[in-house]
Amino acid sequence: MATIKDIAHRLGLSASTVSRALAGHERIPEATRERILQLAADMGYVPNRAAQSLVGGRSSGFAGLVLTDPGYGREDSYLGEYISGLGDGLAESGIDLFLAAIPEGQSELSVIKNIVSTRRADGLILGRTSEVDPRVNYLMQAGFPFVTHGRVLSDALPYDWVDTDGTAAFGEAFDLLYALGHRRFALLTIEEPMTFRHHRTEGLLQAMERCGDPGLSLTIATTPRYDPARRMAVIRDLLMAPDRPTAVLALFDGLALNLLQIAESLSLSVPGALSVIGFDNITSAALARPGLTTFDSDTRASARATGRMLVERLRSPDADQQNLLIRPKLVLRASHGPAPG
Amino acid sequence: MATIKDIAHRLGLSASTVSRALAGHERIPEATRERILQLAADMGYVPNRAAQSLVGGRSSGFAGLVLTDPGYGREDSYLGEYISGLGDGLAESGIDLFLAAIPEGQSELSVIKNIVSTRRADGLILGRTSEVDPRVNYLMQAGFPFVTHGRVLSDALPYDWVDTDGTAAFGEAFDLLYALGHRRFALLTIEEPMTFRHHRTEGLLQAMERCGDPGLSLTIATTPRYDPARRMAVIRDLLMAPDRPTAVLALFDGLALNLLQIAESLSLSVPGALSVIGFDNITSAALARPGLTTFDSDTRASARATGRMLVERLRSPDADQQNLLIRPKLVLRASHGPAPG
DNA sequence: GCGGCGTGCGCAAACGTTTGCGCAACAGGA
DNA sequence: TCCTGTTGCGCAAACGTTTGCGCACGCCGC
Repeated sequence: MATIKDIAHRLGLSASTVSRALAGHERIPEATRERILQLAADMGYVPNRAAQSLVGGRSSGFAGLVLTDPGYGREDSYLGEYISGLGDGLAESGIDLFLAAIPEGQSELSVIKNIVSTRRADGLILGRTSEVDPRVNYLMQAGFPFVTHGRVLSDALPYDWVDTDGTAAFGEAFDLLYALGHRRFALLTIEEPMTFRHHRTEGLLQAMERCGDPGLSLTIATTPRYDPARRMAVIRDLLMAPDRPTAVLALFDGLALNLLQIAESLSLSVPGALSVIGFDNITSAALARPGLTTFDSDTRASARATGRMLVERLRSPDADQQNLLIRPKLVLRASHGPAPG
Repeated sequence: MATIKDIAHRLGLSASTVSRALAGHERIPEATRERILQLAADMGYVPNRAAQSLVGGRSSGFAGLVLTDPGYGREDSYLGEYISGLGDGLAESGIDLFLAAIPEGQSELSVIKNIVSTRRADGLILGRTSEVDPRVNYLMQAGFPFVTHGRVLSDALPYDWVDTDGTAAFGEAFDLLYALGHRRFALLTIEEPMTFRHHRTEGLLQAMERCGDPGLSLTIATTPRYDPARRMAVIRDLLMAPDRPTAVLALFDGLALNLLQIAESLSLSVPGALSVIGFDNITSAALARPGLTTFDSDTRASARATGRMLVERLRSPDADQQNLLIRPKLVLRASHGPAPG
């Protein structure tokens, strides 16, 4: 492997000059710079990251992604797509992606702290943001570059994020179902205070308020996270209630699919007796019977955007925050229809 | 961050001694070693990888995974599970996973060569092995540590791999279907010479030969990779042939699902007129109608094993090769049944 | 002719670790 | 007493890069 010294030697210069030329410093005349760049390219010079990293604790050349809980993305293609997208977004700038798993008995935050203090990565990507996220707080206070996919609730925090517009989506879903005659609504949601839960819920509530129809009703069914049996029980209760809703918005496709399953077991026709709309458009949504109407948030594209955003942040640490709110597209399938009766 | 020097200073020793003690060298008395280890733990010492990496080109602390073609794992949860599993297997030993995407216009092999020469990773993990795999040849000749998930065809090459036993599985599938009265078989396969194709095919052929029934027939339908339309056409031709098979083994679930879809469009009842068995047990397999009978290869577990195997290889570079052949479990669902007639 | 300034570049230290070489002290054998 | 070996440890170089400091030279203005 060619080093800076090799280049310097071949050109009769010193390593310092070569280093400065490559870094685009001033006080190096353009002509010299040209020669150096040319030779560097010819010799296939690629800087030794370890050395760079050693000198200033800078530039490991890695962006880090901490793999959260084991179950995350396991059921569908989410994680795979997300990672591919991130890889794309970063690769364009020669940054590699590094994944940290959480060892037994450690917390995600401790893993993050470790990465920050050892500088194993130049920047981090955070997924699954919750309304109040200690990771975001820590990283901001540490002044460590990061981008989140999803937001925290407080708009006051200036950091970079990419998110999908769940508010708009759930508003759109409501409007669609309302126009189809539905009046008794349910929201199938989760216990955890994830920010996306907040925004999607808000979207639905706001749309209902905008609508102003006094005949509207809304049931909120909250399912636990780690207990599939209880989750199913909650859904069953919802569907067997006397004032059963005719339209259900599920916080994400996994829930919607569960609901479809139970509806079938109860011989509840979808969309005849019940309309269901999900969110995410996971692979299985298309395969379900009936095909699930849902929102496509194009995981891959937003992951790519996230990667690129981090690249820009690393390039200019003091630039203003960047935020990108992606409007998901409604995918009309067969799980929604006119209200019964 | 505490450094070796800090420890040395506090103990009135030199950095050399501390380094040797931590590395478990001989000629450092046990008592001294104890003291050093103790203090290192107290101070929360963690070695600076960049420095380690710099000195000998050794130990970047990363295992590399090259993300192959963009479509890989996109349709299902495979990549996500695989990565989670790998992360687990590696995290136990404090090794992080580094993902390299393939930049536009570069080949996977060139990316690998780059990693090897820059030592960005200590070892590599290879997926999607083909019968003759240039990556394996290159890495063996370069003497670079790696583990493959899947094998190459030649048994003569001493390297570490984890694989699922497709031969046994397809034999088992045949036996099951034969016992159900099926005689006209088809194998739905792909053009690419992946090693798993070879083994699964062999499994079927061997089982047929073992069986020895002269009334057996086998059609092999080969589908192209990048052309969904032609893939569908091939499957359609298979199902519309006059001597249509009554039992189809699909090389993997994706193909089986395609087949299910076409069977439905042809009003061919599954499993009434046609039995189908897949391989992999992707999430969608359970959701398909009818539920797809398939083999579960526990991606996550084999990925974890792969990670651990690489860890051991890195620890003892000269140990004998390790190979692990995992027997996938048959998941009985509703896509198979007695032969018609 | 001199002071001052800008330009182009090199010297050397520093980052944290590993490792070959070697030194001092001591033990054991003859 | 001297020689030889062993034990316990330190010195210093090396890995490749960045960067503060400063030197030498030429030019300009006075």
